[in-house]
Amino acid sequence: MNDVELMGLLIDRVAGLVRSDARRVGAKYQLQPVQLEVLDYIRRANRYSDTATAVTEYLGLTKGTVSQTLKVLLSRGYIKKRADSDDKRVSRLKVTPAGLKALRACRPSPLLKKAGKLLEGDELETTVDRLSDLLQVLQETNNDRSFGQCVNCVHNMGKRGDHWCGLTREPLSDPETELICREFTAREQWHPIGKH
Amino acid sequence: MNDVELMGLLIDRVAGLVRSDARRVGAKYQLQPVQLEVLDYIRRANRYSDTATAVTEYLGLTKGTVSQTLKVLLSRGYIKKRADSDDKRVSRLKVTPAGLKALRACRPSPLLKKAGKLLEGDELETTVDRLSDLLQVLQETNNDRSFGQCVNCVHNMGKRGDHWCGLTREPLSDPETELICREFTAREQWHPIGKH
DNA sequence: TACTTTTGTTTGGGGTCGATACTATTAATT
DNA sequence: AATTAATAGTATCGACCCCAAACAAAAGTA
Repeated sequence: MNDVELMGLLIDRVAGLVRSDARRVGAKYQLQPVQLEVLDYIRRANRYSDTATAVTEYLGLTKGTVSQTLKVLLSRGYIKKRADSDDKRVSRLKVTPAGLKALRACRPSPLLKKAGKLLEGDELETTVDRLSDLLQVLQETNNDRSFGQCVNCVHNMGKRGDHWCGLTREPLSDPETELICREFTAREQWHPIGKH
Repeated sequence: MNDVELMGLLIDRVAGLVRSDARRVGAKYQLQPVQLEVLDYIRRANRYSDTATAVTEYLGLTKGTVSQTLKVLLSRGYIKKRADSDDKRVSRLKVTPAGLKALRACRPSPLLKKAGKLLEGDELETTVDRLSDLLQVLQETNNDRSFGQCVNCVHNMGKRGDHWCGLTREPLSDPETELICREFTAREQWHPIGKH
């Protein structure tokens, strides 16, 4: 068994256990694992990336599937939709307070929390680093679009307190630079998602 | 966002992409991601671990779900079942040549293969190491049962060419010590799955 | 013998997911 | 300006996932 096979195996298994745990805990809020992921994505998406299409690209599902999932989340009041001002085809998505509450209750799953405590020394940190790199590579391999924070994006100009996006030529607030963007293009040197 | 949240996020996302790719490639053989996982498990399970219950514990699903999945795999000729000689309740599972062929065609998924080539230096290796540790911890946290190879098991006695299991008091062939076992208990010092 | 536990199947229902067909709006072409 | 193509999103269908619950059969236990 070579390393790639092994890696695939481990990813599936780790994810499977986490997913099955997420299912258990999500049941209390009537939230499926995928719905939690959608919720989590929307919460962390910036203003260029809070649409159904972006969710579709990020999660690697078809738009039909995503549309259904969003419908459920809407009907349960976990997200809100508002029409885009420029483009009448698109809807902007936002997580409601109820959605945030559910999200915080379900994520990370109890299993992950417990496991996190058992990892020794810098194991947690290095694991996160490896996974970040891996995700980056997978996303680039997969859809030529990689999703990441403005902090690490080549399009991000300026400095702390005075950021702007070179692509849209719009200013970015400091908090905004920590959200994820579908137009993200990695810099040479970058920090893993969420590390800042 | 703390490291545990981040890790959960990364796991879900990495796995989601791999899973969606597995779905695409598996479609040619009418194999779902979960079915591939079951197939892969059975292939790598030793003679104490090739039952439906073991699959259930390994994958973290319910026995009903597993039973259904096995039924499909059986009907497609990807696995075979034979009655246990001692216990009339249990069936031993085995992957057929057709199953092996499908497995080899579908795993690892094209995405993983490509991504594996893009990882530089020892990145692949260290990623595997981190994931192995993580899986070990998750399994222990989850079901007090961790699945692993005899090579790394405290119950494994003797040396190369003359192994035996201290729990069942039965001899083990060299190849057998590389299969995974549900009675596995990790040694202090152990090698990641598949590294030998 | 009567009980409990373990192994596995079956059934029903809610949910996932891709494929396909469809509408509405915007962008591109001619 | 009119036509055509591309894009954002919805709706429906069918195959399948997954759990829960009820069940049967064998094994272990008191």
